[in-house]
Amino acid sequence: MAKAKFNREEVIDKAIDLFWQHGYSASSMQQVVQATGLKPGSIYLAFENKEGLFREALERYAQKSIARTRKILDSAPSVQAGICQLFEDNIQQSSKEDYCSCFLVKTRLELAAEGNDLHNLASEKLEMMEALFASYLEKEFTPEISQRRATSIMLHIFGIRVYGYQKKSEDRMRQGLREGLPWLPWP
Amino acid sequence: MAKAKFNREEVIDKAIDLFWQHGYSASSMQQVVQATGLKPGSIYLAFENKEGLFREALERYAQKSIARTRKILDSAPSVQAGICQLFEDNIQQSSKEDYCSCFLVKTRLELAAEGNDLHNLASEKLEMMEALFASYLEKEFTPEISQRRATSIMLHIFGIRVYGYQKKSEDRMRQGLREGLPWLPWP
DNA sequence: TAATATTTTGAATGACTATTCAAAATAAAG
DNA sequence: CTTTATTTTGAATAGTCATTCAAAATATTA
Repeated sequence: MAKAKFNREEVIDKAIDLFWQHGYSASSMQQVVQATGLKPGSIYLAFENKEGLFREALERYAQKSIARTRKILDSAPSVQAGICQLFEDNIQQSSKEDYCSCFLVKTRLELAAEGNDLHNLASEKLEMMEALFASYLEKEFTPEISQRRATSIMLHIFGIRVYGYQKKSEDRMRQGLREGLPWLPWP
Repeated sequence: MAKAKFNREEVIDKAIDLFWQHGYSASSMQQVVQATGLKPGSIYLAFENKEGLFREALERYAQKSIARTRKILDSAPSVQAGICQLFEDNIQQSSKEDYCSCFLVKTRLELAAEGNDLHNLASEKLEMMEALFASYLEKEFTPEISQRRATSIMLHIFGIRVYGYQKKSEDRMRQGLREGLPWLPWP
């Protein structure tokens, strides 16, 4: 009954859904088996273990996130306008019923024990995001201002990722962002 | 060999340490038994179950947090100066080797599934913190500005609680806070 | 087609999970 | 001291966990 090798990306996408929502510890390989339709042996042959699958899920999520950020920043009328759009997008996400913050942020907090590889991977990707913002801002500002504002953006993104669980908080968040990021061209 | 009833607050403090560091799912009752020296039966008689113990731990953490915030805001030369002091304090915490963010924030993110009681409790306490900041700010600003700035403060606190895992980021965070909260009297 | 290399199967393993409860120990009340 | 109410004990329960592996099925190569 065995079939051709399964579609790796599809399986990783299912793993993203599961791990993102429930976190590492609260997700079981049994749930992975259910979600993917694969048997344990296949999963372990392909990903070695739970940590291996989680790593690939996290990496794929990060890669998609960064690609999407670049796309929005590149297609916006200005870097600043693109950043506004990213924030508005984050706010929209948070108003969904099944909001689950950001996979990278959740992993950074959940697996924060000393030297945990997955925590380190999440942190590395988050630092890449900040560097990305800084490099875009350097088109418009000095390196010093760009760095400072990139950090400020990250603080606000993290803020939204936690604040966003509050119900009916969209307008509050928009006001808070205007207050903290007055140099952006809010609508 | 049975002794007098154990010291409830001491036990809850041990539970705070454990749950705060590892989260709900990654903490086992076996670890609670080890950390407290109590036997399972005693714990279950006193707290009903893991969730009950976690709830009391979270409540005690929140109560201490709010009390500490009030104390700093009350004893500072001004509300604004007190807020600066709170941020500097958060930054100092984040530079410790065993930093674990904020128990309320971690719980809000970990247990975010629909209608989870512990998630709701954490959220409720975090919203109380924002209300607390707003009420203090109303001594100095209009209600509208106070609300907006209280939200901005919460966004920055959440930001620090996530950003703080980055090594050697203290000065970056200070710069980011200055950028986003220019109305505070930074040193 | 035959031989070899991959991949899937899925029950089994042993460790760990939260929780229970009757018995024993202690404290409190009479 | 005696009786009653609390509290502690700690082994036991039933379930779930991540992981393994020999056998079967399929794909690939010769």
